[in-house]
Amino acid sequence: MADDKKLTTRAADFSEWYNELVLRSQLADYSPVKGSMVIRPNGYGIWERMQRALDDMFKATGHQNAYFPLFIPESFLKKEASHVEGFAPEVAVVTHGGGKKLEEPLIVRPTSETIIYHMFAKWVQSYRDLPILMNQWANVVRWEMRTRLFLRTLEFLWQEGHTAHVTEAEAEEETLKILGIYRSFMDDWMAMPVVTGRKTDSERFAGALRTYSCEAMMQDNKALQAGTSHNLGQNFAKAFDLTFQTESGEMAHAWNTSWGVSTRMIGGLVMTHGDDNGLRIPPRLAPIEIVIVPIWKSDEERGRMTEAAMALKAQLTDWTGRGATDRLRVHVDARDGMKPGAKYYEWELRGVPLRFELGPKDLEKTAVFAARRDTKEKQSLAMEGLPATAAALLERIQADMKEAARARREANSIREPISYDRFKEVMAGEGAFVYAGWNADPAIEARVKEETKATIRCIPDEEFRTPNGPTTCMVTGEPAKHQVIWAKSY
RNA sequence: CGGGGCGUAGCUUAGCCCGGUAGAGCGCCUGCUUCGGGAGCAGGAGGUCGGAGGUUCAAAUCCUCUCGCCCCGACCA
Repeated sequence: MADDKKLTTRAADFSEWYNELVLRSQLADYSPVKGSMVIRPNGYGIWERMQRALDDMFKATGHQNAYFPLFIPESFLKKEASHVEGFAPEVAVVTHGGGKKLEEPLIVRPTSETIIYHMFAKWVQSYRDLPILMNQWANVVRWEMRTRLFLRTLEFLWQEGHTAHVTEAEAEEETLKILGIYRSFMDDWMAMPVVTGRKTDSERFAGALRTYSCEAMMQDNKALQAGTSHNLGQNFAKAFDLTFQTESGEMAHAWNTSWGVSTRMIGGLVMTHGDDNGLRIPPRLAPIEIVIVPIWKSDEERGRMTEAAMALKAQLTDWTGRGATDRLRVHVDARDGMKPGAKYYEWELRGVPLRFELGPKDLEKTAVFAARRDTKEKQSLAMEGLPATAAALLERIQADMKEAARARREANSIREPISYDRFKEVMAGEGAFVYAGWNADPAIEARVKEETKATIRCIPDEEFRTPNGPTTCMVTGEPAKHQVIWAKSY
């Protein structure tokens, strides 16, 4: 109900809560084309901060940005067998242009491996041309049947990294390095702790040797795959003749990796941190970190308080304690005709991490009244040294949000031995991340999916595994080959 | 593509069964009074009732067709 003052609660209907929150906090809106969406400034502002943080990390590890075109010859997709199979059903095809039927249809990229490795093949002759470490920020199109705002839309924004290496070991190292970058971004910027691990064959990217992913737990205990990193082996190099001459003079195929994160992460942010009052944005990703609400009664007071609020904003934004380019991001809400309380609710809905209320009483005390979005805690803060106090508080909020999310995930994870019967009950009910043994048989994986809708999210990396974990397969009782995480997922 | 809902003002909708001048709440505009947790009063703007056809003196309402959207399942970041 768009004009009810309260959101549908998470407990009442998680899915409805999510939709209302996204629409009402103005992160996004439905577009006239079914399954596609408009990302509004509130949402795009978060994406821009995500981009900046990730882009810095890619650059710091030697990657360069480039841009490859949206249209790809249809024949390219068909060159790598498993890749076609994986993507064919969801590819949009352009058959006409300039009023004429095209000789060869063009596909709208669902991902750019084919065009990129085609071009790499043109650019690489020698081992001296390697590695190539490239990234692009782009939109891609996948014709999904079932769509959700941010989580699955026909078109979405992402970055896709593509690299080419001399050796398999180097490609594997790159794949894992990026997985680590994704993980630290999600942990430290999104305050969304993730489990990293390797995908099973059935969940592997079409055309990859190995796929690794970051898996986050949403508040309905379902998993969200938030980022993937693939070791492509020589599959694409062989399909696109990406060869080079080695130091010893022989010809060899390059080893490739590809990796991506998308605007889907914004959906993850919502479902990790949102509450029944709206969004909660971790400070490092918040386009606005602090909103100042001046409070007045008379017109005279209004002028005085607005002026004081602007002065306070200047005090905060002039501060260079976080570095000259990383200023506090502050907004003053001086709108007239709206009561302070109404403003509080609105900024809470929009997820701004910190609110400063500034009225005559505060001014007398040379203080502001501060309210945290995450915990709702309130306290008076002295103007003296306020920028540093605020910055410290924001860091505290960031850390607390991450820890709260991590604690919630662990509280909803099952690491004790579990019977398959009990597992079915859990998946039919509240859901969980279930750490269990698996005999590595794809048929068992398929059967569990069929019977419970849960899938193996990943074979978790060492540090996430349950120590002295299960040694037998949850379903068959046979010796386990892997410890895996089962969960329902988005 | 199957199943289920729904299209009436920017949003949420009443009216439809039983045809007879299209209503409300919220939002928006103007003014006054308000303003430390979702303001009050007064005035005002805004609708070819998703579209096409039909029945009828008369259609939001009945009939036929059509388009679109949302939700639930099979595929996926």
